[in-house]
Amino acid sequence: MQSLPPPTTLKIPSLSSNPSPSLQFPTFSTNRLIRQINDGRLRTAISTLEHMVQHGSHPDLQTYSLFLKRCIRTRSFDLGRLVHEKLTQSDLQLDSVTLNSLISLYSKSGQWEKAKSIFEHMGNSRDLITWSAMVSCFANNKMGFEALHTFLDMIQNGYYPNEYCFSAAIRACSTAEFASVGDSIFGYVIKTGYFASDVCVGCGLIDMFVKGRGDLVSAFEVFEKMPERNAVTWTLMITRFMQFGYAGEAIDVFLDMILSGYEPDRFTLSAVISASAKLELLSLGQQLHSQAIKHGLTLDRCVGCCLINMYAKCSVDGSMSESRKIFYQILDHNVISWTAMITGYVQKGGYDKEALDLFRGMILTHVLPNHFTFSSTLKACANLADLRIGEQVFAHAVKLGFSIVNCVANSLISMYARSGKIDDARKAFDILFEKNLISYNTVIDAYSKTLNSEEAFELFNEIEDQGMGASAFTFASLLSGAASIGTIGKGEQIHARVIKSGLKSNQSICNALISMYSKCGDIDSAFQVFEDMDDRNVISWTSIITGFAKHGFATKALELFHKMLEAGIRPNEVSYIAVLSACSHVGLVNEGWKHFKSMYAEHGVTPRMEHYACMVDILGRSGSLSEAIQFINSMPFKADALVWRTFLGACRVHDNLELGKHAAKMIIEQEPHDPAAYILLSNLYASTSQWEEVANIRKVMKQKNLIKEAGCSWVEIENKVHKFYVGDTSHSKAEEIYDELEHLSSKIKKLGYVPNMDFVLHDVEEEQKEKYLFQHSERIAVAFGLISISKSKPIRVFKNLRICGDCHAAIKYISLATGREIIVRDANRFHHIKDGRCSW
DNA sequence: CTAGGGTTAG
Repeated sequence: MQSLPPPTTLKIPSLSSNPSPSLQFPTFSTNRLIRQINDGRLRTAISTLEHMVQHGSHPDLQTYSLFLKRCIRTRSFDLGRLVHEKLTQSDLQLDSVTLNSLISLYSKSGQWEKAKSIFEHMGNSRDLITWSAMVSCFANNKMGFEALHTFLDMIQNGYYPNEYCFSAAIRACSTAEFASVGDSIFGYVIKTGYFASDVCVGCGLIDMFVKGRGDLVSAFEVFEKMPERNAVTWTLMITRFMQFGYAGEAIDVFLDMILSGYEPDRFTLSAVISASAKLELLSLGQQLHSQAIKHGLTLDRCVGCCLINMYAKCSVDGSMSESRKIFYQILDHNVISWTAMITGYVQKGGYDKEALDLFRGMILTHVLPNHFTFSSTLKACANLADLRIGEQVFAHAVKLGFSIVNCVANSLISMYARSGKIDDARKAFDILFEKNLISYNTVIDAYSKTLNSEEAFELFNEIEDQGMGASAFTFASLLSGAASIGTIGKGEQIHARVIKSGLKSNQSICNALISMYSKCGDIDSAFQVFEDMDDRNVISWTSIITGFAKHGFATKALELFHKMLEAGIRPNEVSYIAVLSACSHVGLVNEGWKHFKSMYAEHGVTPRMEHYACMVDILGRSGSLSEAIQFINSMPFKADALVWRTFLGACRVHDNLELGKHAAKMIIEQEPHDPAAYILLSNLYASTSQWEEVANIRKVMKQKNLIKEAGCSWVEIENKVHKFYVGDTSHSKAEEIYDELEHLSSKIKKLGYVPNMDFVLHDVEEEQKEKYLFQHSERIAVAFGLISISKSKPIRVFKNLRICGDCHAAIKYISLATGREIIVRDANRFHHIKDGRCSW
């Protein structure tokens, strides 16, 4: 039996017994290094490596190679670069395996130049993997041409591409430019059988169709024909559907995936949670949340971001507590997770202060914001109307170089526009080097809202000149601008461009067209658009109902409301304002009550101030002033000025000075600086000839420096808007206009018109009064319309305030005397006046 | 040596 070796041989050699420690030390360290690499403790491994190198000993090439691969796999590129550095310092002769790893490292970290230089130095030692890695590198760095060139070069050098090369080459064809090359390669992979045998090739093909051509149909076909799929393939399809706006399809594919027995992972859940956020499917989102919990992914940053977004968009209670909870569970925050929470706050509405606090918190923790962050934060400043903070935030963006990124600059433009600083908005727009469609739309919308249709239209032309292609948003802004001024000529022009652009079936554009035609006085065309629509939503129905109600066709409005209910469309708050005002216009007290009572009971719409005002109008107009007062007193909240103004209007119609005075006081109490209330009270006194009281009110107004909004009327002739004030003589054709007025005056008096001096609110001589009446802006506009518009067309006049009662009567006579149709839009409604009669 | 992620302005 062999005896045991003497114990001394097992002794670890001491430094003193071994003069060359480096011979012993490295093996020991290399093993430790390998263990650290395999355990994924890469930072510790780097220290070990550095320590070894410092002692003049390098691990072997296999260990270096292992280290590199591990760095690539864990996407620790900066560590990978350190390993490369140490490798260069060693005397090791690099083999192709290591060099291939280095190409891959630089390919993935975006340093394609370095990868290329390694590739070029390799010369004859290149193998199939080297070529594949290089093709892949160019493809990853969006250099399709170079990738395909290398691919062909490889074939010419006698290599047969394998599945790796093919998937890289296919990825290189993911731009429209290389679509036909892609088709050839597609044919090639089918012939060689790689399509059937490799899932990565299939994934490449899916992206070739999606990214290169936006062709989701072909992509899905490829997906369905793949003989073999795994969780990554499923997730890719789900993600692409989601990213290209097909959230519903994404969810369908996900359900299929689950039914087919595949396990979703963080990527899958992220995509589907985003889809449920987009479609506002809270219960699906919640189910996915519990899936995430089941898979232990609640702390995952990526899933967390999607959940934050989903709860911000979908939670019904209006609170951000769910999103906030998720946010604080994430431990390793980065820009994206901070931004997701900031954006959630901003989109939810009402949390702009919290968003700004979070932005500050992010800066304090030294996380650098990106363009998304700035965009949302600026929006928060815009919501708070805080230009000072907004400009500070923007200055920060300038410092970090994000100020020229579109979404940041566009947020700045929007902030200025929404704060009424249209000139600053324009300046920010003008200095923006590369404007995109949203930049244009933002400024166009601002101009449309401030009734500057000239500028809006000019920018719209610029969009078309640059071949940018206006979007539904552009048209909707332009149309609402045209609607506010009532320029039907402009509106029709825009309609023509809508048709030319191929967007004529777009729902929001059609809705905007309905309101444009309706507000420009052409209810027939509005109805035409409505009837031609394939797909109507609650806004389409509400727009046309509002149109008919405002034009005095209440029966038609109510009929359409019933049709809407039959069509299964749920009415909203605005629908009920239209319905109730229709009832009030035709004096349908009972029907009004019926709708008011059923709006909440049957359709869950809680009446708000406007609805109460409509009811007050219904009751007041029918003469039940005391019932109206009772109704006001029974309201669940304090009646505001709108309600009292409505009531005051009824008091005026029914000549009830006492209740009217009470109403006026209530208005002035709530809006002490609104001149309109004083004017109403003054009118009430004037109509009962209490001139002393009228003078008193004027005096108070003067003391408070309240200036009544000047009444003005306008009419559009050949796309140009002509605006008139009372007694206006500034128009170039003023002489002709006044001749026409004179002429009309004598003509209608013969037909029986008697001027009603109640509407002259000055205490002046009767003859003088008549002259005032004839110089009201609406009458001047009508006269100008008569001499400028061809006889076959109706005259459409617009007034910023309510039409004067005497003018209303006079215009009825004018329509009789001239045989013309005159449509007047005042602050409240449309008057279709024809053959001496008004639609009201 | 190959395939899938999150946040964005009107």
